[in-house]
Amino acid sequence: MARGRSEERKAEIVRAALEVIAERGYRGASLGAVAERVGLTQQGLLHYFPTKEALLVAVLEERDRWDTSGGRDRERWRLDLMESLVEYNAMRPGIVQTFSALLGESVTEDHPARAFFTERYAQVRENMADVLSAEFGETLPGGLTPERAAPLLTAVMDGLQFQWLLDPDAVDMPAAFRDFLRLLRAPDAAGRGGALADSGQDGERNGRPGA
Amino acid sequence: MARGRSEERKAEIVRAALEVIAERGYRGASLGAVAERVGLTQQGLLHYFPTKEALLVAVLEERDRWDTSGGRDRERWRLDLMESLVEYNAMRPGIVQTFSALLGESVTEDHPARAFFTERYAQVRENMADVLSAEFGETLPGGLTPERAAPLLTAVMDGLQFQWLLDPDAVDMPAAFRDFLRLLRAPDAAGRGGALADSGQDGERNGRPGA
DNA sequence: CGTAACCTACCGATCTACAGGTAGGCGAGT
DNA sequence: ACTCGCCTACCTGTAGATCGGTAGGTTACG
Repeated sequence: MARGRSEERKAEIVRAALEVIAERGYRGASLGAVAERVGLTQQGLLHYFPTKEALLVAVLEERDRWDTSGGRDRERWRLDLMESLVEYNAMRPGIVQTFSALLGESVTEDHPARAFFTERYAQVRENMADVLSAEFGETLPGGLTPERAAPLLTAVMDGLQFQWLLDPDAVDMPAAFRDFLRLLRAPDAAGRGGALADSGQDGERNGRPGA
Repeated sequence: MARGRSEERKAEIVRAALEVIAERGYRGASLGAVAERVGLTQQGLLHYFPTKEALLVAVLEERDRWDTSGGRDRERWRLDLMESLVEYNAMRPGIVQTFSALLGESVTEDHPARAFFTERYAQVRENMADVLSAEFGETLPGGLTPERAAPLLTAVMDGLQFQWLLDPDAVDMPAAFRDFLRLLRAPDAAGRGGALADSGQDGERNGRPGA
């Protein structure tokens, strides 16, 4: 019966770590603060994760689990699923904040999350390219290819997250993301006719309440 | 002759601070490390900037100076100037890294740079909207308005910076940015004909050397 | 049954390292 | 003489990590 008890506790700690990192970043997050949240002392926490970095690794693995839902899963995403993902994210500022903070820190020298993000983005770009090519074939507006549009799609998601985190009232993240998709779906008169791009657009309210 | 000597030293310190922040972020940057770089002790540095936060403020002001070149300057930018800006940035990874790291940290609670970035992005979005509307009028591909495209343009710039910092060989930031502009300039068959969008495209090499 | 051996889950004390900041002083230029 | 530029000395706080221990729970076995 003691079996799995430890794993459970670890998961609890990881959850707390996510919170603390969201609030203070990785460098600013102290083991003591995390420990306190689960009713442990700092030393008690170190019993489960021998170093601070080990805890971070667990946090990153946790993300891989629910975000890419199983890593490089073979089932391909579709653009409308990404729309849902953005909407989902918009309801979980905490999670978004955690990983935006980590992303920001990771560009720093010798940051323990750097390799993780580098590899992750390479993989995300590939996924995005697959999604785009499944949706549009090889021809996108402006003469772009899926491979060239992939970094843009990725960039928009991340960039919007920062703007949204800084001022949620000024940026309607899901709406803005849909706007970007509209850009991709817009039939391009100069190139060729949109391959299989439909034009079934949803009724859209404006995405700029503030400012 | 001692006049201005102090200001000069301060500028030197701010430059060093930019470097250190790029390497370790704001939280990870120690006054001692900055001081060492200009041949001072930590306390010597505190003579010029009484607190760490004061130094950060100076760093942020410095950015406002050369990036928006004088703050909310009346002279409007144009899209091709932003293209140049991105190219310019691509040659200065240090600066980009500094402010990407700060941006990432700033979404954290009680971060001293948070207000700065919040206000800054509101202003940038406005500028972007102005630029877009000067370039395209009120009609963009996909039925977007300048106000709705502005957050996207901003997001793309930031998002690309992160991807590029993490793996400069995998992402050709300037080329990717031009790709996005192409998306904006692509004549939209569904909407109206592109307002004043020319279609003079530059010869473009592909922007994905790695992966 | 009982007890020795061992493991898990922690906590208290303590070490080392910086970190930011204060107080006061000293030398040099004006 | 006085201020400016900078340093030495020092204080306080905090962080990650190690060490040693304790309490409770098995398991092995005589």
